[in-house]
Amino acid sequence: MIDLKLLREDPDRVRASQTARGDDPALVDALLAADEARRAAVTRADKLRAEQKAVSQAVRSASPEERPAVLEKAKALSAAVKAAEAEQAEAEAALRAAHLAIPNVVLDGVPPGGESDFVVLEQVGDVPSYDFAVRDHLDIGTGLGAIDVERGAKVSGSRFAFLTGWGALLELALVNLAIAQAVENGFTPVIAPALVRPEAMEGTGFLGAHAEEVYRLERDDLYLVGTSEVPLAAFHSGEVLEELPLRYAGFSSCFRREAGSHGKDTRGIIRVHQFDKVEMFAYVDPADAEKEHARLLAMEKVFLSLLELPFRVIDVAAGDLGTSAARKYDCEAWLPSQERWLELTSTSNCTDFQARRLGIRSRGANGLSPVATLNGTLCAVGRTIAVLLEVHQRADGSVRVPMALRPYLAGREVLLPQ
RNA sequence: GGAGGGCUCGCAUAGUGGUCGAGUGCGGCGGUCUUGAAAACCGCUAGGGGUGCAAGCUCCUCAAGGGUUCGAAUCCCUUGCCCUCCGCCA
Repeated sequence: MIDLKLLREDPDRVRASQTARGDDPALVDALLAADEARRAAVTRADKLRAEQKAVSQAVRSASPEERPAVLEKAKALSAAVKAAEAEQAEAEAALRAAHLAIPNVVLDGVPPGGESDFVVLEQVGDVPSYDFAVRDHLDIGTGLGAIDVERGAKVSGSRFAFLTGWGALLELALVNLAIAQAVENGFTPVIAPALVRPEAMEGTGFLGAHAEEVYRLERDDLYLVGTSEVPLAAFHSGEVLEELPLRYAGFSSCFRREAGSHGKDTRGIIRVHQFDKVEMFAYVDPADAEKEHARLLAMEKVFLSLLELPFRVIDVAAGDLGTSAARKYDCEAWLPSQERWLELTSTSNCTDFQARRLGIRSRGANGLSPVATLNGTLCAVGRTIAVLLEVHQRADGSVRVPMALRPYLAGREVLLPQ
């Protein structure tokens, strides 16, 4: 939720943000109107409540003769209060709806426009070339006995896969490497629940535009998380944080319905319904948010560099940001089989938007105020394995293990086909 | 799955229809005293909303939501969470 104070003081800034995102700036005026209507309703109801309280008190001290008259008046006021409160509730619900309709205000410098309007900030490493016909990760992975999509489909349906042998070991190695890096940098490792209650899902903003992406267990009214950002953000919901920053690295499975992506990335394990991920999450003072964002991005770059993967960093355009994000950087690694860049990690600065909704505050000079939250992928395991296999493949179908990963694979330097 | 018990101001508790947004203890903060510290003593110690330049005034919040009543922390209903016992599974 955006800051209503900012909205009142500088509605043009919010309108500009809407325009940059390709969203309707008229929603801003709808919100302003709803805000005013609510305040009017609150004032009316407050006045009546105050009067009612006074008359109710008077009932006690009234003499037997005046009592019936006072009681009469109290009853009338009681009814009036009830009506005013109903109006207030209505106005509050309308405000909430209008409030939720507006995504976070984008930061200065975010490129306006849609998915293709991103700006490339830098490229790390050269696009590799091969003196043999490259194979895609599924061919290589199948050859290594590392990936089994056929049985994945048999057991669970399309977009599911088994990681077997080296595939399973690679996952554990990647996760261990990521967690080790996170711990070294002061992040608290967390194993988070993958099932969460509606409030957690809602509070993190995933039931808005992303609602179709989310698995829901209707019988139990629980949701399967699409990223551990959800439990990590909800972790401190409703709390006053005495110490900032707080940094967590959550490891969990992630579930995505991939509704509307039929036919996209259907081969292999680039886009599946279930994968594991190590996700960074930080709670910081809003003044430090941009600095922290750079820090998370740096963590991602180090990790990809350790895997010896060439990648580029893009500044995602306003229209392609999530509801909660004010700015987002993606790291895209080179995918040799398709000769294109593929998003491997992503880090978002949600400023105080998410924290406001989740009620996460800290003590400042002028009382309590929402903190800033940021999230970033350290390692999305499935995709990372896919890219790793492709980039480090050799002509004979074997795969070179990057140096940093070897300690986590019992010193293994090369994975050989079976 | 069955049977009970609970949820109050950071923590522990008091409070069973009206001056209770709420007492006490602990903790925390500030002060007096002290060479310093401790002890003792004194004071302060929720959050949110409305209105106002401000001081202030005012409303809401005793797990959440509904209900009864002129009036609810207190009575009723629903939900959530926690705990105990039994059963079951690991």
